Amino acid sequence: MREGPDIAHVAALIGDPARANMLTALMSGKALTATELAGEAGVTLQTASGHLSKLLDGGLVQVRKQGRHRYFALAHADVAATLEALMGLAAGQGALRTRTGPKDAAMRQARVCYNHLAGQMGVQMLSSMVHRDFVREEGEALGLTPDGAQFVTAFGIALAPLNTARAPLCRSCLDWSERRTHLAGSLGRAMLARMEATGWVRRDKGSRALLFSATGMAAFDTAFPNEKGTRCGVP
Amino acid sequence: MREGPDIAHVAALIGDPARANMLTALMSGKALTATELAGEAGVTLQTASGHLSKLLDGGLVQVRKQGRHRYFALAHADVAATLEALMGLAAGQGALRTRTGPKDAAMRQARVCYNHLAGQMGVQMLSSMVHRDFVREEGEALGLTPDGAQFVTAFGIALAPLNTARAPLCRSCLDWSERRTHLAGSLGRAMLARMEATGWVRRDKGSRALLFSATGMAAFDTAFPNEKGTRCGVP
DNA sequence: TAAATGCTTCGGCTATGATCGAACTATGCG
DNA sequence: CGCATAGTTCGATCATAGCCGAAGCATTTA
Repeated sequence: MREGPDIAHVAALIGDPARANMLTALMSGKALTATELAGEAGVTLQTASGHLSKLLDGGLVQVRKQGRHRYFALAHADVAATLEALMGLAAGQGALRTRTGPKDAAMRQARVCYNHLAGQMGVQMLSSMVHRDFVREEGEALGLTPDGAQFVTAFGIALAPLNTARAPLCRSCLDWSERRTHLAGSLGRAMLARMEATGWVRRDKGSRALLFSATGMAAFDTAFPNEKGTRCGVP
Repeated sequence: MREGPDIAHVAALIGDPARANMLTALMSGKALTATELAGEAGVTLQTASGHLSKLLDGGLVQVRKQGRHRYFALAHADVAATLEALMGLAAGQGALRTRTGPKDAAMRQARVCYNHLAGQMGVQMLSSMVHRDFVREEGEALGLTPDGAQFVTAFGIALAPLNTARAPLCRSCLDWSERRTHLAGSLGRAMLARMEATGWVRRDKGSRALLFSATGMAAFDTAFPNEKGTRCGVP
Protein backbone atom coordinates (compact mmCIF):
# COMPACT_ATOMS: atom_id res chain seq x y z
CA MET A 1 0.00 0.00 0.00
CA ARG A 2 2.97 2.24 0.45
CA GLU A 3 5.10 3.66 -2.30
CA GLY A 4 8.49 2.09 -2.68
CA PRO A 5 9.79 -1.47 -2.43
CA ASP A 6 8.62 -4.09 0.05
CA ILE A 7 11.16 -3.39 2.72
CA ALA A 8 9.31 -5.30 5.46
CA HIS A 9 9.68 -8.65 3.74
CA VAL A 10 13.45 -8.39 3.39
CA ALA A 11 13.89 -7.03 6.89
CA ALA A 12 11.73 -9.78 8.37
CA LEU A 13 13.89 -12.29 6.55
CA ILE A 14 16.97 -10.90 8.28
CA GLY A 15 15.04 -10.38 11.51
CA ASP A 16 14.89 -13.97 12.64
CA PRO A 17 17.78 -14.83 14.96
CA ALA A 18 18.59 -18.12 13.27
CA ARG A 19 18.67 -16.55 9.82
CA ALA A 20 20.60 -13.54 11.07
CA ASN A 21 23.26 -15.86 12.47
CA MET A 22 23.48 -17.69 9.16
CA LEU A 23 23.86 -14.45 7.23
CA THR A 24 26.46 -13.21 9.68
CA ALA A 25 28.40 -16.41 9.20
CA LEU A 26 28.23 -15.93 5.44
CA MET A 27 29.69 -12.43 5.83
CA SER A 28 33.04 -14.17 5.97
CA GLY A 29 32.65 -14.56 2.22
CA LYS A 30 33.10 -18.29 2.41
CA ALA A 31 30.41 -20.57 1.00
CA LEU A 32 29.03 -22.87 3.69
CA THR A 33 26.94 -26.01 3.56
CA ALA A 34 23.48 -26.31 5.07
CA THR A 35 24.84 -28.45 7.87
CA GLU A 36 27.51 -25.91 8.77
CA LEU A 37 24.97 -23.11 8.73
CA ALA A 38 22.66 -25.11 10.97
CA GLY A 39 25.50 -25.34 13.45
CA GLU A 40 26.17 -21.62 13.24
CA ALA A 41 22.53 -20.85 13.88
CA GLY A 42 22.13 -23.42 16.63
CA VAL A 43 19.18 -25.23 15.05
CA THR A 44 18.64 -28.64 13.59
CA LEU A 45 19.22 -29.39 9.97
CA GLN A 46 15.51 -29.50 9.12
CA THR A 47 14.93 -26.05 10.53
CA ALA A 48 17.98 -24.65 8.78
CA SER A 49 16.80 -26.09 5.50
CA GLY A 50 13.53 -24.24 5.84
CA HIS A 51 15.30 -20.99 6.63
CA LEU A 52 17.66 -21.37 3.71
CA SER A 53 14.87 -21.88 1.21
CA LYS A 54 13.29 -18.68 2.48
CA LEU A 55 16.56 -16.81 2.12
CA LEU A 56 16.84 -18.16 -1.41
CA ASP A 57 13.31 -17.05 -2.25
CA GLY A 58 14.11 -13.64 -0.88
CA GLY A 59 17.19 -13.37 -3.03
CA LEU A 60 19.56 -12.86 -0.11
CA VAL A 61 21.66 -15.95 -0.69
CA GLN A 62 22.65 -18.04 -3.67
CA VAL A 63 23.42 -21.72 -3.81
CA ARG A 64 25.83 -23.87 -5.75
CA LYS A 65 25.34 -27.57 -5.90
CA GLN A 66 28.51 -29.60 -5.74
CA GLY A 67 28.31 -33.32 -5.34
CA ARG A 68 26.08 -34.08 -2.43
CA HIS A 69 26.73 -30.72 -0.81
CA ARG A 70 24.89 -27.48 -1.36
CA TYR A 71 27.12 -24.50 -0.78
CA PHE A 72 25.38 -21.30 0.25
CA ALA A 73 26.82 -17.79 -0.10
CA LEU A 74 25.49 -14.26 0.02
CA ALA A 75 23.75 -13.42 -3.23
CA HIS A 76 25.86 -10.35 -3.95
CA ALA A 77 27.86 -7.58 -2.32
CA ASP A 78 24.81 -5.37 -1.79
CA VAL A 79 23.52 -7.89 0.72
CA ALA A 80 26.78 -7.69 2.63
CA ALA A 81 26.66 -3.90 2.59
CA THR A 82 23.11 -3.91 3.95
CA LEU A 83 24.06 -6.31 6.71
CA GLU A 84 26.95 -4.04 7.65
CA ALA A 85 24.57 -1.08 7.78
CA LEU A 86 22.29 -3.02 10.12
CA MET A 87 25.27 -3.93 12.28
CA GLY A 88 26.09 -0.23 12.49
CA LEU A 89 22.62 0.54 13.82
CA ALA A 90 22.71 -2.35 16.24
CA ALA A 91 26.18 -1.47 17.49
CA GLY A 92 25.31 2.20 17.86
CA GLN A 93 22.15 1.79 19.87
CA GLY A 94 22.23 -1.63 21.44
CA ALA A 95 25.91 -1.57 22.28
CA LEU A 96 24.99 -2.21 25.88
CA ARG A 97 23.54 -5.60 25.27
CA THR A 98 26.31 -6.76 22.99
CA ARG A 99 28.73 -8.63 25.12
CA THR A 100 32.21 -7.88 23.91
CA GLY A 101 33.94 -11.19 23.60
CA PRO A 102 37.67 -11.78 23.55
CA LYS A 103 37.72 -11.60 19.78
CA ASP A 104 35.97 -8.23 19.69
CA ALA A 105 39.13 -6.11 19.69
CA ALA A 106 40.63 -8.13 16.85
CA MET A 107 37.36 -7.83 14.91
CA ARG A 108 37.38 -4.06 15.18
CA GLN A 109 40.97 -3.82 14.08
CA ALA A 110 40.73 -6.06 11.03
CA ARG A 111 38.12 -8.46 9.76
CA VAL A 112 36.72 -9.91 6.58
CA CYS A 113 33.68 -8.16 5.09
CA TYR A 114 32.29 -10.50 2.43
CA ASN A 115 35.64 -10.85 0.72
CA HIS A 116 37.63 -7.72 1.49
CA LEU A 117 39.41 -6.03 4.39
CA ALA A 118 37.26 -4.13 6.90
CA GLY A 119 37.72 -2.58 10.32
CA GLN A 120 40.25 0.08 11.35
CA MET A 121 42.82 -1.20 8.92
CA GLY A 122 40.35 -1.36 6.04
CA VAL A 123 39.39 2.25 6.66
CA GLN A 124 43.03 3.26 6.91
CA MET A 125 43.85 1.56 3.62
CA LEU A 126 41.17 3.39 1.66
CA SER A 127 41.80 6.66 3.44
CA SER A 128 45.49 6.46 2.66
CA MET A 129 44.80 5.69 -0.99
CA VAL A 130 42.33 8.55 -1.33
CA HIS A 131 44.75 10.92 0.36
CA ARG A 132 47.46 10.15 -2.18
CA ASP A 133 44.92 10.48 -5.01
CA PHE A 134 45.15 6.82 -5.97
CA VAL A 135 41.36 6.52 -5.73
CA ARG A 136 38.64 9.10 -6.38
CA GLU A 137 34.96 9.14 -5.58
CA GLU A 138 32.66 8.86 -8.59
CA GLY A 139 29.18 8.17 -7.38
CA GLU A 140 28.88 4.87 -5.57
CA ALA A 141 31.82 3.47 -7.45
CA LEU A 142 35.31 4.58 -6.62
CA GLY A 143 37.62 5.30 -9.53
CA LEU A 144 41.22 4.17 -9.72
CA THR A 145 43.51 6.94 -10.99
CA PRO A 146 46.53 6.20 -13.25
CA ASP A 147 48.77 6.73 -10.22
CA GLY A 148 46.58 4.30 -8.33
CA ALA A 149 46.80 1.70 -11.08
CA GLN A 150 50.58 1.94 -10.93
CA PHE A 151 50.49 1.57 -7.16
CA VAL A 152 48.33 -1.55 -7.05
CA THR A 153 50.33 -3.11 -9.87
CA ALA A 154 53.48 -2.55 -7.83
CA PHE A 155 51.61 -4.08 -4.93
CA GLY A 156 51.45 -7.28 -6.94
CA ILE A 157 48.00 -7.20 -8.46
CA ALA A 158 47.23 -7.87 -12.10
CA LEU A 159 44.58 -5.36 -13.10
CA ALA A 160 43.73 -6.81 -16.49
CA PRO A 161 41.60 -9.76 -15.31
CA LEU A 162 39.80 -7.52 -12.81
CA ASN A 163 38.85 -4.96 -15.43
CA THR A 164 37.26 -7.52 -17.71
CA ALA A 165 34.91 -8.82 -15.03
CA ARG A 166 31.48 -7.22 -15.02
CA ALA A 167 31.65 -6.53 -11.28
CA PRO A 168 32.84 -3.00 -10.46
CA LEU A 169 36.55 -2.69 -9.80
CA CYS A 170 36.22 -0.42 -6.77
CA ARG A 171 33.27 0.03 -4.51
CA SER A 172 32.85 1.68 -1.14
CA CYS A 173 31.40 -0.25 1.77
CA LEU A 174 30.35 1.24 5.09
CA ASP A 175 32.07 -0.10 8.19
CA TRP A 176 29.87 -0.81 11.19
CA SER A 177 32.67 -0.48 13.69
CA GLU A 178 34.42 2.57 12.23
CA ARG A 179 31.42 4.28 10.63
CA ARG A 180 33.54 5.15 7.63
CA THR A 181 33.90 3.54 4.24
CA HIS A 182 36.48 1.04 3.18
CA LEU A 183 37.43 -0.43 -0.18
CA ALA A 184 35.21 -3.18 -1.59
CA GLY A 185 34.77 -4.40 -5.17
CA SER A 186 36.99 -6.76 -7.09
CA LEU A 187 40.06 -4.66 -6.26
CA GLY A 188 39.27 -4.77 -2.55
CA ARG A 189 39.03 -8.51 -2.83
CA ALA A 190 42.30 -8.74 -4.72
CA MET A 191 44.11 -6.56 -2.20
CA LEU A 192 43.12 -8.83 0.66
CA ALA A 193 44.03 -11.92 -1.34
CA ARG A 194 47.43 -10.41 -2.05
CA MET A 195 48.01 -9.67 1.64
CA GLU A 196 47.14 -13.25 2.47
CA ALA A 197 49.40 -14.58 -0.26
CA THR A 198 52.37 -12.57 1.00
CA GLY A 199 51.77 -13.78 4.53
CA TRP A 200 50.92 -10.41 6.05
CA VAL A 201 47.68 -11.75 7.39
CA ARG A 202 45.78 -14.96 7.94
CA ARG A 203 42.16 -15.69 8.68
CA ASP A 204 41.08 -16.70 12.16
CA LYS A 205 39.34 -20.05 12.07
CA GLY A 206 35.79 -19.72 13.34
CA SER A 207 35.40 -15.96 13.17
CA ARG A 208 35.70 -13.13 10.70
CA ALA A 209 38.74 -11.68 12.42
CA LEU A 210 41.93 -11.20 10.43
CA LEU A 211 45.18 -11.80 12.27
CA PHE A 212 48.13 -9.73 11.07
CA SER A 213 51.64 -10.90 11.80
CA ALA A 214 54.04 -8.39 13.35
CA THR A 215 55.94 -7.97 10.10
CA GLY A 216 52.69 -7.83 8.16
CA MET A 217 51.42 -5.06 10.38
CA ALA A 218 54.59 -3.05 9.92
CA ALA A 219 54.55 -3.56 6.16
CA PHE A 220 50.91 -2.52 6.04
CA ASP A 221 51.64 0.71 7.87
CA THR A 222 54.44 1.48 5.47
CA ALA A 223 52.35 0.71 2.41
CA PHE A 224 49.30 2.61 3.62
CA PRO A 225 50.49 5.44 5.85
CA ASN A 226 47.85 7.29 7.77
CA GLU A 227 47.80 11.03 7.09
CA LYS A 228 47.98 11.60 10.83
CA GLY A 229 51.03 9.42 11.14
CA THR A 230 49.43 6.99 13.56
CA ARG A 231 50.23 3.35 13.10
CA CYS A 232 48.00 0.34 13.48
CA GLY A 233 50.45 -1.50 15.63
CA VAL A 234 50.59 1.34 18.16
CA PRO A 235 47.12 2.85 18.38
CA MET B 1 26.15 -16.32 20.64
CA ARG B 2 27.58 -14.87 17.48
CA GLU B 3 30.30 -12.29 17.27
CA GLY B 4 29.18 -8.84 16.23
CA PRO B 5 26.15 -6.72 17.05
CA ASP B 6 22.61 -8.01 17.48
CA ILE B 7 21.48 -7.51 13.93
CA ALA B 8 18.37 -9.70 14.25
CA HIS B 9 16.71 -7.43 16.78
CA VAL B 10 17.01 -4.33 14.61
CA ALA B 11 15.99 -6.17 11.48
CA ALA B 12 12.97 -7.70 13.18
CA LEU B 13 11.99 -4.23 14.28
CA ILE B 14 11.96 -3.09 10.66
CA GLY B 15 10.51 -6.39 9.52
CA ASP B 16 6.96 -5.87 10.69
CA PRO B 17 4.80 -4.40 7.89
CA ALA B 18 3.17 -1.82 10.11
CA ARG B 19 6.48 -0.58 11.47
CA ALA B 20 8.08 -0.65 8.03
CA ASN B 21 5.31 1.57 6.71
CA MET B 22 5.81 3.99 9.56
CA LEU B 23 9.54 4.16 8.96
CA THR B 24 8.99 4.59 5.23
CA ALA B 25 6.65 7.47 5.95
CA LEU B 26 9.29 9.04 8.18
CA MET B 27 11.81 8.84 5.34
CA SER B 28 10.21 12.05 4.10
CA GLY B 29 12.17 13.71 6.90
CA LYS B 30 9.05 15.27 8.35
CA ALA B 31 8.16 14.57 11.96
CA LEU B 32 4.77 12.90 12.23
CA THR B 33 2.38 12.36 15.14
CA ALA B 34 1.36 8.95 16.40
CA THR B 35 -2.09 9.35 14.87
CA GLU B 36 -0.68 10.20 11.46
CA LEU B 37 1.66 7.23 11.62
CA ALA B 38 -1.21 4.96 12.59
CA GLY B 39 -2.97 6.10 9.44
CA GLU B 40 0.12 5.46 7.32
CA ALA B 41 0.48 1.97 8.70
CA GLY B 42 -3.21 1.17 8.49
CA VAL B 43 -3.57 0.17 12.13
CA THR B 44 -5.42 1.58 15.09
CA LEU B 45 -3.89 4.09 17.42
CA GLN B 46 -3.36 1.58 20.21
CA THR B 47 -1.42 -0.73 17.94
CA ALA B 48 0.63 2.13 16.56
CA SER B 49 1.47 3.28 20.06
CA GLY B 50 2.87 -0.12 20.88
CA HIS B 51 4.93 -0.18 17.72
CA LEU B 52 6.29 3.29 18.33
CA SER B 53 7.46 2.47 21.81
CA LYS B 54 9.32 -0.51 20.38
CA LEU B 55 10.93 1.65 17.73
CA LEU B 56 11.96 4.09 20.45
CA ASP B 57 13.47 1.32 22.55
CA GLY B 58 15.33 0.09 19.51
CA GLY B 59 16.75 3.55 18.88
CA LEU B 60 15.33 3.81 15.37
CA VAL B 61 13.15 6.83 16.00
CA GLN B 62 13.24 9.80 18.32
CA VAL B 63 10.34 11.75 19.74
CA ARG B 64 9.72 15.38 20.59
CA LYS B 65 6.83 16.29 22.81
CA GLN B 66 5.02 19.45 21.82
CA GLY B 67 1.77 20.31 23.52
CA ARG B 68 -0.50 17.34 23.38
CA HIS B 69 1.23 15.95 20.32
CA ARG B 70 4.22 13.65 20.16
CA TYR B 71 6.19 14.14 17.00
CA PHE B 72 8.18 11.14 15.82
CA ALA B 73 11.15 11.29 13.45
CA LEU B 74 13.96 8.97 12.42
CA ALA B 75 16.64 8.91 15.11
CA HIS B 76 19.47 9.92 12.79
CA ALA B 77 20.64 9.79 9.20
CA ASP B 78 22.18 6.33 9.59
CA VAL B 79 18.70 4.91 10.03
CA ALA B 80 17.61 6.50 6.77
CA ALA B 81 20.68 5.15 5.01
CA THR B 82 19.97 1.64 6.28
CA LEU B 83 16.37 1.84 5.14
CA GLU B 84 17.53 2.93 1.70
CA ALA B 85 19.90 -0.03 1.59
CA LEU B 86 17.03 -2.37 2.42
CA MET B 87 14.91 -0.73 -0.28
CA GLY B 88 17.72 -1.42 -2.69
CA LEU B 89 17.65 -5.12 -1.88
CA ALA B 90 13.88 -5.29 -2.03
CA ALA B 91 13.74 -3.41 -5.32
CA GLY B 92 16.48 -5.52 -6.83
CA GLN B 93 15.02 -8.91 -6.04
CA GLY B 94 11.34 -8.46 -5.35
CA ALA B 95 10.77 -5.90 -8.05
CA LEU B 96 8.07 -8.14 -9.48
CA ARG B 97 5.82 -7.83 -6.51
CA THR B 98 6.20 -4.09 -6.19
CA ARG B 99 3.33 -2.58 -8.03
CA THR B 100 4.54 0.51 -9.82
CA GLY B 101 2.00 3.16 -9.04
CA PRO B 102 1.44 6.36 -10.95
CA LYS B 103 3.81 8.20 -8.66
CA ASP B 104 6.60 5.72 -9.26
CA ALA B 105 8.18 7.54 -12.18
CA ALA B 106 8.21 10.83 -10.29
CA MET B 107 9.72 9.06 -7.27
CA ARG B 108 12.58 7.69 -9.33
CA GLN B 109 13.29 11.03 -10.89
CA ALA B 110 13.34 13.09 -7.70
CA ARG B 111 12.29 12.45 -4.15
CA VAL B 112 13.09 13.37 -0.59
CA CYS B 113 15.48 11.07 1.26
CA TYR B 114 15.27 12.01 4.93
CA ASN B 115 15.86 15.69 4.20
CA HIS B 116 17.84 15.88 0.99
CA LEU B 117 17.39 15.31 -2.73
CA ALA B 118 17.49 11.72 -3.99
CA GLY B 119 16.65 9.88 -7.22
CA GLN B 120 18.07 10.51 -10.68
CA MET B 121 18.40 14.21 -10.04
CA GLY B 122 20.08 13.71 -6.68
CA VAL B 123 22.63 11.43 -8.28
CA GLN B 124 23.15 13.91 -11.12
CA MET B 125 23.72 16.75 -8.67
CA LEU B 126 26.47 14.96 -6.76
CA SER B 127 27.97 13.50 -9.91
CA SER B 128 28.15 16.94 -11.48
CA MET B 129 29.75 18.44 -8.40
CA VAL B 130 32.33 15.66 -8.13
CA HIS B 131 33.13 15.97 -11.82
CA ARG B 132 33.94 19.67 -11.44
CA ASP B 133 36.00 18.91 -8.32
CA PHE B 134 33.63 20.79 -6.02
CA VAL B 135 33.39 17.73 -3.79
CA ARG B 136 35.92 15.01 -3.05
CA GLU B 137 35.62 11.63 -1.41
CA GLU B 138 37.31 11.35 1.99
CA GLY B 139 36.13 8.19 3.61
CA GLU B 140 32.42 8.17 4.31
CA ALA B 141 32.34 11.95 4.50
CA LEU B 142 32.61 13.96 1.34
CA GLY B 143 34.86 17.02 1.44
CA LEU B 144 33.93 20.39 0.00
CA THR B 145 36.82 21.94 -1.96
CA PRO B 146 37.47 25.72 -1.93
CA ASP B 147 35.97 25.86 -5.44
CA GLY B 148 32.97 23.99 -4.12
CA ALA B 149 32.56 26.37 -1.22
CA GLN B 150 32.52 29.25 -3.68
CA PHE B 151 29.95 27.43 -5.82
CA VAL B 152 27.47 26.67 -3.05
CA THR B 153 27.83 30.19 -1.67
CA ALA B 154 26.94 31.54 -5.10
CA PHE B 155 24.04 29.09 -5.06
CA GLY B 156 22.69 31.05 -2.10
CA ILE B 157 23.82 28.96 0.87
CA ALA B 158 25.50 30.40 3.96
CA LEU B 159 28.19 27.91 4.91
CA ALA B 160 29.11 29.40 8.28
CA PRO B 161 26.11 28.08 10.27
CA LEU B 162 26.47 24.65 8.64
CA ASN B 163 30.13 24.33 9.59
CA THR B 164 29.49 25.02 13.25
CA ALA B 165 26.96 22.20 13.59
CA ARG B 166 28.39 18.92 14.83
CA ALA B 167 26.67 16.98 12.03
CA PRO B 168 28.95 16.38 9.03
CA LEU B 169 28.67 18.94 6.25
CA CYS B 170 28.67 16.44 3.42
CA ARG B 171 27.80 12.77 3.49
CA SER B 172 27.10 10.24 0.82
CA CYS B 173 23.87 8.26 0.79
CA LEU B 174 23.11 5.27 -1.41
CA ASP B 175 20.12 5.56 -3.72
CA TRP B 176 17.85 2.52 -3.95
CA SER B 177 16.50 3.44 -7.37
CA GLU B 178 19.73 4.56 -9.00
CA ARG B 179 22.16 2.40 -7.03
CA ARG B 180 24.59 5.30 -6.87
CA THR B 181 25.31 7.79 -4.13
CA HIS B 182 23.85 11.23 -3.76
CA LEU B 183 24.67 14.14 -1.47
CA ALA B 184 23.39 13.97 2.10
CA GLY B 185 24.58 15.78 5.23
CA SER B 186 23.76 19.30 6.30
CA LEU B 187 24.83 20.65 2.91
CA GLY B 188 22.55 18.23 1.09
CA ARG B 189 19.74 19.40 3.28
CA ALA B 190 20.56 23.05 2.66
CA MET B 191 20.73 22.53 -1.10
CA LEU B 192 17.23 21.08 -1.17
CA ALA B 193 15.91 23.82 1.08
CA ARG B 194 17.42 26.42 -1.23
CA MET B 195 15.78 24.82 -4.28
CA GLU B 196 12.45 24.89 -2.52
CA ALA B 197 12.94 28.51 -1.47
CA THR B 198 13.67 29.61 -5.01
CA GLY B 199 10.60 27.78 -6.29
CA TRP B 200 12.44 25.23 -8.41
CA VAL B 201 10.68 22.40 -6.67
CA ARG B 202 7.86 21.67 -4.28
CA ARG B 203 6.98 18.60 -2.24
CA ASP B 204 4.13 16.36 -3.30
CA LYS B 205 1.59 16.11 -0.53
CA GLY B 206 1.21 12.53 0.59
CA SER B 207 4.33 11.04 -0.93
CA ARG B 208 8.08 11.57 -0.97
CA ALA B 209 8.09 12.70 -4.58
CA LEU B 210 9.55 16.09 -5.46
CA LEU B 211 7.84 18.00 -8.24
CA PHE B 212 10.11 20.26 -10.27
CA SER B 213 8.59 23.12 -12.23
CA ALA B 214 9.57 23.49 -15.90
CA THR B 215 11.79 26.47 -15.17
CA GLY B 216 13.17 24.77 -12.08
CA MET B 217 14.11 21.72 -14.11
CA ALA B 218 15.87 23.84 -16.71
CA ALA B 219 17.72 25.83 -14.05
CA PHE B 220 18.76 22.59 -12.35
CA ASP B 221 20.22 21.20 -15.57
CA THR B 222 22.17 24.41 -16.07
CA ALA B 223 23.47 24.48 -12.51
CA PHE B 224 24.37 20.77 -12.42
CA PRO B 225 25.27 19.73 -15.95
CA ASN B 226 25.68 16.04 -16.52
CA GLU B 227 29.08 15.09 -17.93
CA LYS B 228 27.30 13.22 -20.69
CA GLY B 229 25.23 16.25 -21.55
CA THR B 230 21.92 14.53 -20.92
CA ARG B 231 19.23 16.61 -19.30
CA CYS B 232 16.68 15.62 -16.70
CA GLY B 233 13.84 17.17 -18.63
CA VAL B 234 14.60 15.09 -21.72
CA PRO B 235 15.83 11.69 -20.51
C1' DT C 1 23.12 -53.42 -4.39
C1' DA C 2 23.39 -51.83 0.20
C1' DA C 3 24.80 -48.51 3.46
C1' DA C 4 25.84 -43.86 4.64
C1' DT C 5 25.68 -39.03 4.18
C1' DG C 6 23.40 -34.59 2.93
C1' DC C 7 19.37 -32.44 2.59
C1' DT C 8 14.12 -31.72 1.97
C1' DT C 9 9.27 -32.34 3.07
C1' DC C 10 5.46 -33.27 6.08
C1' DG C 11 2.82 -32.87 10.31
C1' DG C 12 1.96 -31.43 14.72
C1' DC C 13 3.27 -28.71 18.76
C1' DT C 14 4.15 -24.36 20.78
C1' DA C 15 5.26 -19.63 21.60
C1' DT C 16 5.70 -15.24 20.16
C1' DG C 17 3.63 -11.15 19.01
C1' DA C 18 0.31 -8.40 16.28
C1' DT C 19 -4.20 -6.74 16.79
C1' DC C 20 -8.08 -4.36 18.83
C1' DG C 21 -11.77 -3.15 22.58
C1' DA C 22 -12.00 -0.93 26.74
C1' DA C 23 -10.42 1.68 30.35
C1' DC C 24 -7.21 5.19 31.88
C1' DT C 25 -4.00 9.51 31.80
C1' DA C 26 -2.70 13.96 29.96
C1' DT C 27 -3.11 18.18 27.54
C1' DG C 28 -5.75 21.89 25.46
C1' DC C 29 -10.05 24.57 24.75
C1' DG C 30 -14.25 27.01 25.90
C1' DC D 1 -14.92 23.09 35.45
C1' DG D 2 -16.42 19.94 31.73
C1' DC D 3 -15.58 18.29 27.18
C1' DA D 4 -12.70 16.89 23.35
C1' DT D 5 -8.51 15.32 21.47
C1' DA D 6 -4.03 12.70 21.88
C1' DG D 7 -1.95 8.98 23.54
C1' DT D 8 -0.87 4.84 26.78
C1' DT D 9 -1.78 0.53 29.19
C1' DC D 10 -4.18 -3.76 29.96
C1' DG D 11 -6.25 -7.97 28.65
C1' DA D 12 -8.03 -11.29 25.52
C1' DT D 13 -7.95 -13.24 20.98
C1' DC D 14 -5.90 -15.15 17.21
C1' DA D 15 -2.69 -16.14 13.48
C1' DT D 16 1.84 -16.68 12.01
C1' DA D 17 5.84 -19.03 11.94
C1' DG D 18 9.68 -21.23 14.31
C1' DC D 19 10.85 -25.65 15.89
C1' DC D 20 11.73 -30.65 15.79
C1' DG D 21 10.59 -35.89 14.98
C1' DA D 22 9.93 -38.86 11.38
C1' DA D 23 9.93 -40.15 6.86
C1' DG D 24 11.44 -39.51 2.12
C1' DC D 25 14.68 -38.32 -1.82
C1' DA D 26 19.31 -37.87 -3.86
C1' DT D 27 24.08 -38.72 -4.20
C1' DT D 28 28.27 -40.84 -3.00
C1' DT D 29 30.95 -44.76 -1.25
C1' DA D 30 31.79 -49.60 -0.38
